[in-house]
Amino acid sequence: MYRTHTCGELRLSDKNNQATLAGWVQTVRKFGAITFVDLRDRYGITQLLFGEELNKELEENPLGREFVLQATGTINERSNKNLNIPTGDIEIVVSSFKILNRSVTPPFTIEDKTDGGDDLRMKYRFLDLRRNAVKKNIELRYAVSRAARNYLHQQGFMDIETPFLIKSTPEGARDFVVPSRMNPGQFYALPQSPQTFKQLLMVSGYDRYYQIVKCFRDEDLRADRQPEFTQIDCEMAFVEQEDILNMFEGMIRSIFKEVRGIEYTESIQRMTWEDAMWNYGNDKPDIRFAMQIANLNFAKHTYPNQESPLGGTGSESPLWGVGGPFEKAETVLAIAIPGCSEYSRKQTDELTEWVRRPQIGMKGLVFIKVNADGTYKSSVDKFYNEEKLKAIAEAANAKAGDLILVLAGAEERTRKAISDLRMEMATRLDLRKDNEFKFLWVLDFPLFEYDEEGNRWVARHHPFTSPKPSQIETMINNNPVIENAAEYLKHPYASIKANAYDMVLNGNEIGGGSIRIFQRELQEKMFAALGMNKEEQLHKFGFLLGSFEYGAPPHGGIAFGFDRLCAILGGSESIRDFIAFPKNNAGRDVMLDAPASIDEKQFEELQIKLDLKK
RNA sequence: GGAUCGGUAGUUCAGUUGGUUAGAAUGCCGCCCUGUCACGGCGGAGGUCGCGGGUUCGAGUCCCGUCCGGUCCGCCA
Repeated sequence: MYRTHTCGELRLSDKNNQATLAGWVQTVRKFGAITFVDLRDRYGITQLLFGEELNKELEENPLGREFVLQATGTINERSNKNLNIPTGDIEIVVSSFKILNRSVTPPFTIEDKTDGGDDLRMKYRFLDLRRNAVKKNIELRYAVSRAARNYLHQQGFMDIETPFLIKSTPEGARDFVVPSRMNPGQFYALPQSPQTFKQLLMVSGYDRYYQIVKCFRDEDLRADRQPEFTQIDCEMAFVEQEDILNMFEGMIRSIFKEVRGIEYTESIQRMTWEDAMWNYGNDKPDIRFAMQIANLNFAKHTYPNQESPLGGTGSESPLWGVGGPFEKAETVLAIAIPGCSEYSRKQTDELTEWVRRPQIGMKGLVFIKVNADGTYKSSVDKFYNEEKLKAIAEAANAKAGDLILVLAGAEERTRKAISDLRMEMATRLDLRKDNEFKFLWVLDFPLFEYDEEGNRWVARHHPFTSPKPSQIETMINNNPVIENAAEYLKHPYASIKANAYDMVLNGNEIGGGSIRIFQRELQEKMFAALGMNKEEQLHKFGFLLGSFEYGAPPHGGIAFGFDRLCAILGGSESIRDFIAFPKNNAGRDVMLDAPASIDEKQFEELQIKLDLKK
């Protein structure tokens, strides 16, 4: 037997008993005749005391950091207690020990605040995982997984595995592909999600399915994006949107309660996609703070049902038709930053530089300071009198002491820029608190987006998403073909809304799903709208279309980004900290040094010859 | 595909306008120390300044290229 206890469990109540511990040497503190050793395992740290006798033995066989040590002795009450650790009242007075394995000096310190850089820690991830800070995240991940499984099991969901080696369907993201030796020249694709399989399971009658499952997308990475990532993937039959929203609000509440002890009792806000874009410039708004957008001017064709708070749009506006910096701008958006009217020239210049960065790409930034006495001071004083500035301030809902920031330009870019600026200012004003959680359902996404480059419709969510029931007729009765690309917004398809929903938490999309199409005719119409002819449809999705003819039930589902959910629960921006063995920015595993080339023999077996372009 | 920041001791970093032997902290090694827990004291070793080329009397420092890493835009149904 290697151990009788773990390094985290002994307490004063165990005093005078014998114990054998095994673990890693965290530190060695030598004092002439006696030596203290902190022994660490997954459960904690226990201090070992080596007396005079054993100390000689230690001098012949010195211990180093990360040696694997087994030690037996008596549990002793410490004369000097350490209040910082749970085992701090006791120590083991060692009577015998054995070095189970030695260690070379690790390249960085195995401490909460390590001296190792990111790259090095990734290369030696097996050591990094020993650190408490990382272990905590991995434990949190397991807790989230357990909480999700508990909830879904209680609700009657079945965990059913779906295959990883499937067929490539070049819609949406790029597939990772795997060559088949037994079928030379042919390739499997790794699933971007188990989408079609879970729908087939609904056809098969497994009316509540879930899986915590790896998905693969061969796209460029970010701090919150990995080429292989994990989803909590769910599907239900005989449900409407409302059923899904309720079921998975329940799951999220359950996870927050079990993992963080947070009772989230308030009802989860709902917002249409259009309102989100209109008020926040973004389809995943962070609603922990207000700072809503004032749409002073906007592209009327994009928001046909909206009106500027100033009345009129474009040249019709009483404000813009008079010359000045906004006269020719399609879109003019403003936000009021609370309490920042005292910003110095240096600070406003710095903000202007910020919006001019290529990532934001705006030409400039207009300021209007609403002074404490209610007067205005702006960077556009020579164009707009007090009355007009006041109108803008009222439209932006600004109070005395606020700083109004105005961006102008083309609709899409300006809206994205003001959204980025809103988030940036909130970060600077510390309005995005780690310990505050605001959930939001975003509903009624457009079913289609128009790809101007490819001159075709693409599915905004995915091609299996159903339109709002009231718009099925619109979809079936209209020809998707667009004669004049510039006029696509006038096409009936542009206004079709989907039965799709995203769950947003603090500005992050943590889950998304839809009610699916379950009739062959409508699914064929959808494929056709996306530019797929009958032959392609059968080749790529014949199995699904066929299944719909054998009694497919109405169904829908949702998938949560598991890694991201864990990161948010752990108060981190980066999902890498919550993945045991993550990839780097370039999709490489720096520990394995993968991907790598393969043996000539493997190429031969696959009957593949490399001929790299460039 | 693009932008941007970084690469100097095992590690994290500093390094002035281009100028003598490239520094600090920590880690490592040795000696001393019976109550430490960020132990302490004394001493020591440790560098192809990512790589290649250029400018210069002289390059860690300036220029060009390249490799590696971070962040972002495009992309991610």
